[in-house]
Amino acid sequence: MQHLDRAGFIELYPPQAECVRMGLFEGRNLLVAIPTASGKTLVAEMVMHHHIAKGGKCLYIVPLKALATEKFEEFGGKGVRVGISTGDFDRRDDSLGRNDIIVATSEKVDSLLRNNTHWLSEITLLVIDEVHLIDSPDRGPTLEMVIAKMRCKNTSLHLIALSATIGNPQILASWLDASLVTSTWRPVELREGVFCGSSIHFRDGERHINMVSRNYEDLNLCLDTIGEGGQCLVFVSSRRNAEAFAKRAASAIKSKSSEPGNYARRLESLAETEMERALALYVAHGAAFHHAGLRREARAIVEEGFRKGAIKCISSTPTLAAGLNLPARRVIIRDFLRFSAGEGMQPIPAREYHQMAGRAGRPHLDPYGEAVLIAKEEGMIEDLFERYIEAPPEEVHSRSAEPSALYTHVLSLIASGFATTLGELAAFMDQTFYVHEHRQGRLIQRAMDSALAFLVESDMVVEIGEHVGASEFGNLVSRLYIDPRSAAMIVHDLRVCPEYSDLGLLQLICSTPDMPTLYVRNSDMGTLTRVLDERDALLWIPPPPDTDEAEEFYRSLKTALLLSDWADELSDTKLCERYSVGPGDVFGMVESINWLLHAAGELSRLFRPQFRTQIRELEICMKNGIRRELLPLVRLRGIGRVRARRLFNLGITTPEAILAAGVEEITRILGRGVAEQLFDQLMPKKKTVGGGTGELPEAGQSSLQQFGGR
DNA sequence: GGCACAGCATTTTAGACAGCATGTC
DNA sequence: CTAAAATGCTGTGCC
Repeated sequence: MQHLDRAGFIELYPPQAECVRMGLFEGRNLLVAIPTASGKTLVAEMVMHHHIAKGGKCLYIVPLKALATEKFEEFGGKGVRVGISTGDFDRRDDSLGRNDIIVATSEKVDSLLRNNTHWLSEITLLVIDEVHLIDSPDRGPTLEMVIAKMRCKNTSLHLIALSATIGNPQILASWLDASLVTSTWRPVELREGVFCGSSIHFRDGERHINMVSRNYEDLNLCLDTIGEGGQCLVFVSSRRNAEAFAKRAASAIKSKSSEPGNYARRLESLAETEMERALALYVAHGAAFHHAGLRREARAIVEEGFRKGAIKCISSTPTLAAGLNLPARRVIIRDFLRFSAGEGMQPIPAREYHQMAGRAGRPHLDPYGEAVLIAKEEGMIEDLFERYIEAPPEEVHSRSAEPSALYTHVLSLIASGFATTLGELAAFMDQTFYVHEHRQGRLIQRAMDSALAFLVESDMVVEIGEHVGASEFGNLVSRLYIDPRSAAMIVHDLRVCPEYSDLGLLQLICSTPDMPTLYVRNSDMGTLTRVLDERDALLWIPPPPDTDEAEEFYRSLKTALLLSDWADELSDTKLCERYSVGPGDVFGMVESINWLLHAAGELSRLFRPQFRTQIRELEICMKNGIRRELLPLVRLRGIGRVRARRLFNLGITTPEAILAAGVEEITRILGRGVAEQLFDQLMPKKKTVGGGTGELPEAGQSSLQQFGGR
């Protein structure tokens, strides 16, 4: 890795040197729009170290949790204190501020801003990675607001924005008051071409490929690279395609070395579904697939196996396109069409192609990188060249005028004190990229008015003349970081429904715009209508008479049923089979419902306190994947869903019963270490004589009220 | 009557941010 | 109001 030299900056890549020339160290804001893998991270690192040396503090914003982890590890261990803050990890907010560099996702920063995190005003340098994502319809507005809020909070903030190459960098740069650095330079030569027939067509010639497999052209492309001693990344459009390709590749590679064995074994021992066992099998042969149905551990093993060279080929959905830095000698973009709801098969954007193609060629390891598209017929070759390889980079535009984006951001601006009057609200919006782009923001003004009207009507915001302020409800919603529309839905049904039901609450939350829902298959309808019939009394939302809305209704119902089964201790294997999803999907669903269940619990405190305890209980059940009967047991440290179930089935259903059973019995069931830990908890310090039903220390009190506290 | 299979109809389709408070097998 | 591929279904032909 290159390093900053006292005497000057030797061995900088040309775009990096350009950044220095443009005033990187003089506090100039910079928009660095250069290709993937051309050294953006080092630019950020150099300027961060510069700030730290002057006593400054840096915030590094990334779009993905996986990216946050990667950067956190990359920045650490160089004499600086690095912290990470995402929905997954949090180094306790106050101590987080003690770090020199904090890596966080954009949503997390927004959340920290809403919760008045004091150290945010100490930030002197803001680095925004992948700033072109400001163009993303669902998450772009958040990034835009975070940038605007941070600049509003600290007017002398130094800003470094890193971006893929984009078509209109000037306007983004001028919004950021930044100088622009662009370049097409890459550290490894990148050759881009289209495969057709039996050769790859480049602009300056052709490259013949040995056709080993008659039936599968794409496989030949892959085997060619492996035969040459390289690795191959294949991007496809669906999970099924990814799995099918890996299967074919595995049988074709027939890896001779036993190198992948270790990874295959690790995957095998993790496997709980057919899909995961298949993966382990393919990996044993040096091939793998990668998609979001896999749990994170499995994905991590695949990534590591590839990085270490044991896995020769990964076929992947877009999971790998945007996320980690995982370069390969040859990248095959096999499917350039992808299904999009309501629009059929759509060509992927050129930027996404470039992102995938940019993965080709590992610096210092590969002699070159090759990105290959596949054409079905000769006539398509030219089209693919024009559409992708030679396509000008796409422009980015603000998405903040999307009405659905503004509910949460208008509320947040009012609740966190960025605006106390309508005038201040408008003035703040004038600082957004949207208004910068459009001069006057008629569209955004209209969207804001309707968002504000909604917030006032649902009692989250109070409007008195020119003044606006958030109610207690509004403040809570802003801090919980949920969509105000979700909050309004939850509160409405919480108030209206006659009596509490787990399934009803899950159904309600799953109907919320914050909750991702499962796809409803035709074959699911039988089960769903039966549930509708049999458990009708438990549901909070009736089926819509209108068939247009029916799909959404059934999607949320199906999702609620999955989560209900999860909390009914159905095994991962069964769950995945019944709902035809992967373990990774289940994890994602559970993660989302836990977040929203927590929010629902907080909201119930304000609007239906009688439900509070039951919601808290469901939250704990959902977190652990357990039935209510195990609640007293999982409260103990060292007891999770498995151990609690084992104890319960042996008749030991409470902490009192554990004491009564005695150390020997528990040791027999759970092993020595766990048993000792349990009795330490239940009998602090002094030994209770005789065990039995004697009174318990407070920690052991088992009753439902312990979950209802506060 | 039972089975194999051609040919047509139907089904299905990527990803991943957020709260809270720390420890499962 | 899009497309490709896998799966499901029906009907035919054969033994």
